[in-house]
Amino acid sequence: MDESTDSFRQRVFQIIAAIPAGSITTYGDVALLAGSPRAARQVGGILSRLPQGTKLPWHRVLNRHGGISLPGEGFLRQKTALEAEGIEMDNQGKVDLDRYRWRW
DNA sequence: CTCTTGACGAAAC
DNA sequence: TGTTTCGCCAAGA
Repeated sequence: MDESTDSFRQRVFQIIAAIPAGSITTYGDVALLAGSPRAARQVGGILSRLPQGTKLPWHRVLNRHGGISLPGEGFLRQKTALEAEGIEMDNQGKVDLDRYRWRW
């Protein structure tokens, strides 16, 4: 498919690809930027089906509370990826949104 | 067309 | 306060 194909998923890809290293955003913000403010759930659905080895920085997307929504081992993989960029989580597994939130 | 599925979020308990 | 319920909507079957 050519990359100009317009769909919610394509827009989500572009938006997430634009998140700078060391910053994070939320499912809700991605949905908002993609033009569908209440489709945060769909954003998660899209990320859950990313192919292995994707270059998309999916780990920079967190939930409304700055926490990781991924269950099980995914939690650790995302946490590790974030810490590798200098993003630290508190003892409750949440990042400081005021400090790391991506402003566009 | 209907029906299901969710890496969500806000409201209601 | 923490936990549960309910509304949301893109995509695929």
